[in-house]
Amino acid sequence: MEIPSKYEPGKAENKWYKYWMDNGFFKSTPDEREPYTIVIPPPNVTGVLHMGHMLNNTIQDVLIRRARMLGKNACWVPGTDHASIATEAKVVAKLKAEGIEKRDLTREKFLDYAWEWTHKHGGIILEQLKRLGASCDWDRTLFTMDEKRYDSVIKVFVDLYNKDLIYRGVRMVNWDPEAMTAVSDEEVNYTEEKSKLYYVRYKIVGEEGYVMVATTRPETILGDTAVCAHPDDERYKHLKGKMVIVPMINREVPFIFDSYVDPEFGTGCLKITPAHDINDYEIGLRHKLPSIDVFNQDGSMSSRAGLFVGVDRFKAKDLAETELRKSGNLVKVENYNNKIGRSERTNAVIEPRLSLQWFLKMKEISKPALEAVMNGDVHLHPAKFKNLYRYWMENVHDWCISRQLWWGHRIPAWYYNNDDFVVAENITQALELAKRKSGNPDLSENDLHEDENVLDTWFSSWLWPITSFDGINNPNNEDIKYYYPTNDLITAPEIIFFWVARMIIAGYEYRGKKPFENVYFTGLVRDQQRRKMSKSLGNSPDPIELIEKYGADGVRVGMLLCSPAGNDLLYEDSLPEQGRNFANKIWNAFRLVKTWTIDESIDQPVSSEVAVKWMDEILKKSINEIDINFRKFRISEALMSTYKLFWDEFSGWYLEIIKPEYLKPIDRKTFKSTVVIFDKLLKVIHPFMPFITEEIWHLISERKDGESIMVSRMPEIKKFNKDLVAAFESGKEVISAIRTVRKNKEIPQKEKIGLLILSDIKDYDTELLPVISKLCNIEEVKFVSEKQDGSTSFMVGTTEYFIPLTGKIDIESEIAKIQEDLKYNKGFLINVMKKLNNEQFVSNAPAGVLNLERKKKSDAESKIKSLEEALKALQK
RNA sequence: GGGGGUUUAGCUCAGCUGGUUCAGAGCAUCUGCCUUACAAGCAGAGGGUCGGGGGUUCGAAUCCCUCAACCCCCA
Repeated sequence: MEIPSKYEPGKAENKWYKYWMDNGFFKSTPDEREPYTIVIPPPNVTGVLHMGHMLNNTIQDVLIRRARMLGKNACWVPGTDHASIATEAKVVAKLKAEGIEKRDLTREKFLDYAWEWTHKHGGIILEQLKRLGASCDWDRTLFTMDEKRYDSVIKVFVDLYNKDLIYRGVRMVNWDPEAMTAVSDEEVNYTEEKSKLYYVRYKIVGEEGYVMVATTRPETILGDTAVCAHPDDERYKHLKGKMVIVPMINREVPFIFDSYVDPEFGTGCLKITPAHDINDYEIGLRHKLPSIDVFNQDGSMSSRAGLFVGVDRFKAKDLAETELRKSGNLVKVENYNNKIGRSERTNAVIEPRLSLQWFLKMKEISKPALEAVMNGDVHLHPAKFKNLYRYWMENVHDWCISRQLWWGHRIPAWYYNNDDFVVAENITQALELAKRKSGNPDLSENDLHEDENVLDTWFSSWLWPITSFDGINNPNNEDIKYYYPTNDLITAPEIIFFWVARMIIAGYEYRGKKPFENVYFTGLVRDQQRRKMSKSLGNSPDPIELIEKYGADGVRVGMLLCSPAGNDLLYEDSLPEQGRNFANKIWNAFRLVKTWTIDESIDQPVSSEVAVKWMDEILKKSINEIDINFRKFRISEALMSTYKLFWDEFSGWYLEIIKPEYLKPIDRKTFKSTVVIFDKLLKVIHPFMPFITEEIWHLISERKDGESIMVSRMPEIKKFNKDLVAAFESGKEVISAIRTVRKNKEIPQKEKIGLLILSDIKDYDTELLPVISKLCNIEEVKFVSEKQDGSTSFMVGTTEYFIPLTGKIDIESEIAKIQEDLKYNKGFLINVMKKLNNEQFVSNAPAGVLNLERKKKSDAESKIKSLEEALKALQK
């Protein structure tokens, strides 16, 4: 049967993924083996697969497949995140497009729509991950809002409340007027934007004249409750104790002094709007100022503003400008750039707003988590993130955990009377509590009103490693005892605080143990201009199309080759192309081996025997390197070792040595060894390229139904023979040198040549000679005791080699070549001598270094000697 | 404004606690080859005063200081 010369990934991928699923190879249940566990960073339920997921999940799959082949009980738990604000925003937008406004819906009706959306889109990413080869235990697929996860979150909230770690308080929060919810500091992006600086005058009460204030937000003037200057500012000292009149609404407010004010900025005089600026709010607290909230939840002007009521805040800004101009209180307007915060989700300009929110006290609860990373209980890779982590944890703020949304875990607090409330897992328990607390046994469920808010999404995902095994509801179940703590977490550095730190905190709080051993931070996938890949820029390739074009194996290799831990990956098509080429290389090596026929009557050639011996050693050496790289999470380097092992050592050297002449049979011994070696290579490659390795593994030997490379054992780590590897390396150099001679002298490979070695045969390691002879088509190797005329020469190490070349010697170029060599070696010797003549060096350098220098010296001297002799002979 | 990181071949990166032939890899480039496993290939080659300056040391890409550029985080 003819095997195509190009590997076709498509068919193999579908076939083997189905085979793995049908045989249940991805499944894991607790047993006596050592567990190896990864929980997936749950992608947004509404998302689609992007390049970041591809990178992240490739790494997870490589680790999980490798662990499985190392004999561990590997369990990769998949799942999705409800992503409350992102999903709610999408559902709202979708309904809007259908002419339905969220505010016209009941909470229940809205949630029906949201669930419908979730069921429709929820599985997309996970299905796409299958195309990549992800070996998740799909039977364990989770959702942050499925029943068990939901209950866990509620339980934890109640528990933390009862431990007095959760409280309710008024805070300045980042308000997203579009989503009508508070968002966390981390969800606000600040960028420099063009705006205007308005210079507005405020009339001073009881005297002639005005003070001038510079502001970027004239619409908030309506909420002003003071005007403020720096206490040392001479310009304003006379205003102590005075009142000023707020323009437009003519409210009298005090003129105050606070050292927060920067006298250099604007006029050195600041209007204070405690309800709408975090700094003003703090000044307000210090000076006991009232705060007037002039905005509604949707960013329109509230009735408290007294003017422009119901008008959107941006419109109100224009109206305020007109109004101020009309009254002559607007002195001038300057163009001005300032940092504007926008919501990561809706891109709406964030409004600092006072509101009643739920908070988690972070200071005490986060201590074990800080400790764990600092003392190395939890390893961050690369370790440079430790600093960042420490900085954040040492300055940790209370976590605002409430969101004014419907999609999410509803805060389990029930209000009664006016502002009294109880926190409980359900309404029945809440009622009991409320009766007790109020002393009113007649309270009924109808008197209770459940909190309208939901919890921040991260308040469910911070429990993920625990809830993945139902460890909150059922803290002593077999799964949690077996799989927790998990081993490795693969994620992006941008969520080190949102997620990673909080999981560690929750881990210690709820299991008394870290949630994972290692955290590996991948980089961001960027395009060639270093721009982050995003839908809006349209600079991201479609992962599924890539898989179709280059094969899943090719894409996986492409993603990994260029992404050392923590470094950004600059994507270009040449990456998966390189991966595809590698797959093709493997395919063709297989094709070669497959065509051979065995002839029982031939003995194994000595060259093949040597090659097999060497290949065994180089395999062991690479397996060692790969293991070390994996331990250090240097996955791209582990792949590179694998790549070179297969491409250079196996295909470039080994196969070339053992390859019989065209259509000639091979001896059984060599063939058998080759199949064994190939088998080992496939296993080493498998975690990186699961599909092609499975395909070839089944084609290269008879396999029973239900067998698979993915559940086979990785070749063991063994010591390798350094001497043999080194000897082979110098053999390669000889071969390379002979090839160069052939090329320079234009001697075709088919033409046999001779090789003379200036050495006593007793002093020469002859083991590699059969290999050299085969690859270089050498007719005869002879040992000689003096330099040869009519030959070209080269040196490898300290041994000189000659190739007789009747009539092909160009004396001039030979001389030039030797002179160049001589020059190099003499210069080198001078450098070495400089060191050795330096008394300080000789007395201070360690013995090893010294001996090395001495060896360098003698080697260089002997080389120079023989080069000089050769030169003399030629110049005769 | 505060903190952190990065700066090594055209590109992306290795280079551990300073010391193996005056710095390595992959990709890209250039030169030969369609040599019956593979042109998605083979055989070769070129390319870096390790961001600049200063210092410590017998010896620095590696340690210290300083300047510069870029990136990230926090305010």
